[in-house]
Amino acid sequence: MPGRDRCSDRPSRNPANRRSSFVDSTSGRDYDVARMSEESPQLEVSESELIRVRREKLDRIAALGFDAYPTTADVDTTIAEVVAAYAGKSGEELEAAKANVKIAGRIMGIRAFGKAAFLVLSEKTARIQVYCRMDSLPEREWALYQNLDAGDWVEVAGTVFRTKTNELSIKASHLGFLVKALRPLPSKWHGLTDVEQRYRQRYVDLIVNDSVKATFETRAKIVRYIRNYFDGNGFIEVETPMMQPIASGAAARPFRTHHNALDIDLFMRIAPELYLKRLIVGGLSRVYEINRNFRNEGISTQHNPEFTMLEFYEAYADYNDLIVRTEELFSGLAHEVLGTDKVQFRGNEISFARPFKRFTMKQAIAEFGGIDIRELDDRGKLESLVVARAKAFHPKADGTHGSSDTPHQKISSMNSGKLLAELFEAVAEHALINPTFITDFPTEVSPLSKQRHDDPDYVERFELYVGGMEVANAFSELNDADEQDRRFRQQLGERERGDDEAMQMDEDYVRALEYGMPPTAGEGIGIDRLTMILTDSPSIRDVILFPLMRPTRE
RNA sequence: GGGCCCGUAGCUCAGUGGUAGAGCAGUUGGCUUUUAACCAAUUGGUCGUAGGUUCGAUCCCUACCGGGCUCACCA
Repeated sequence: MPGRDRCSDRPSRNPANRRSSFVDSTSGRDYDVARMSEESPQLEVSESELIRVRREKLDRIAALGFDAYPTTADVDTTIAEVVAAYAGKSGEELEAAKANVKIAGRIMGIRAFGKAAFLVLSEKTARIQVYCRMDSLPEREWALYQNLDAGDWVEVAGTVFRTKTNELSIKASHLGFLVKALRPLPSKWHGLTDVEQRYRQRYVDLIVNDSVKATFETRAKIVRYIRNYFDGNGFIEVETPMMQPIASGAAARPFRTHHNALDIDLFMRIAPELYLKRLIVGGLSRVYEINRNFRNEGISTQHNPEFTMLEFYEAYADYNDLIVRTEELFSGLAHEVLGTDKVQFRGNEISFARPFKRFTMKQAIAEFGGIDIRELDDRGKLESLVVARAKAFHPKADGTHGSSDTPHQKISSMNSGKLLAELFEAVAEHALINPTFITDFPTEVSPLSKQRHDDPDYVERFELYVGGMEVANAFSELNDADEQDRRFRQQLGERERGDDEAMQMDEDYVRALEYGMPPTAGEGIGIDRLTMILTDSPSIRDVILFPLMRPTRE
């Protein structure tokens, strides 16, 4: 484990080392080998012994005349293509065909027999076995084989055949050297399970855990499908600022940064929303963006400080149109990625068959909370329900509370819409496993949404829940500049009452609306959570290549 | 930030108040169709860090570092 300042991560003092310094892969710092050795002569034994042996092998390989760091590899196909082309062929058919191939890959395992050996070569998620015989290779290349280790990269030329145990293999007539793995691979059988090392050193995780490669290939497939979908439906992909003078468009705490030349503070964006709608004002009509948002909040299995959102905006549409579009997108995506409507997620089967279920927020609270829906219209009853149901307001075990407010004061300072949303999250959210639209959000928690004409206390908005997580949020966009200004000011009031995540006023956005935004509906979809569901990953860190980790110290 | 749990060889894991073991990997020898190849021998560890208790700590206590789950916050 890299973070433990373990002696074995340190370089060897062995004079055979040709380098005077060495980059520790976990910290990126240069260590001076001689200095390290003086400071901690005891700390250099174990892994550096393994590394020293491999360095000596590399020296021997170089002495045999191989370039230690060649610039190219001589290949004419990939392992995956060889497997695809010949997996269906019998030994006799391969014998007759005598197909010659040139491949490259990383050695994942070596089974040696004295004057012959099997190498398992891996490239991406494909593997093939290579059979090397002393009498079938040039002498120099057999000597190369004798200095190879698991983890090294090699090129191989040879004929495709089947062994007598029927394993598709390549009989090597040429073995070439590409690069040495100076560090040993984790156990070939148990792989790498330590989650800390898996996230910190994802490169090792990718080498030994094929399912990780598969997860990120699926993620790429998801993003590609979404891009194709929107490109094919008349949307244009845009990129809007990640660094913003005002972080608005969502309720969240931002990261702060600074631009030196302008000497101004900036915020990393918490949402692209207000910029994308400026583009609708500008007449682009259908836009989408797939990019990172940054929120300076807690980390959990469902939250990473930077995460990827799809947001799209469609003129001349309302939130009902987006319900249809969302069902179309999700079910199409499930078929593309999984080949079926159904996916296993955390032991539950989830079906993306259309149509998805729907509840209003109040219906969902009544249904999953066992609460009489009429009580939700009574402020007093609503408060006591929140006190009873929302764990958020229970005092801590030590008798203190998270904020200076007592729980009851905090609740009494919240507006009724916020109370309703709190109650929904407490009783219903976790129960929404199959895709479910929740509609009829309170206006008070939806400062950018258009009100329902039949009831201005509620807005034309839905969120889509899957696997107990919110994965999409959409609404008919508020395009009344005066009303938007009023809503922003209401948010400022919430902020003054202690809600430090209330939305920031963006006056230029109001100004943009004054130029006229056509009727528009917009939606945000969390790509990471969607990927979790489609790959059955229990943590968001499993679908982010390099999740944020606390840096390790010396 | 709170609660619970974890940190022992390169990897995966046992283990004990008397300064540590296994499998795989590595090394050496044998083996020219194996499949976690096999057989034989063998190297490798200030048991996360720092204090404390103790005759003695890897084990018990405290703090710290890092991580996981969970609650809070949030998407």
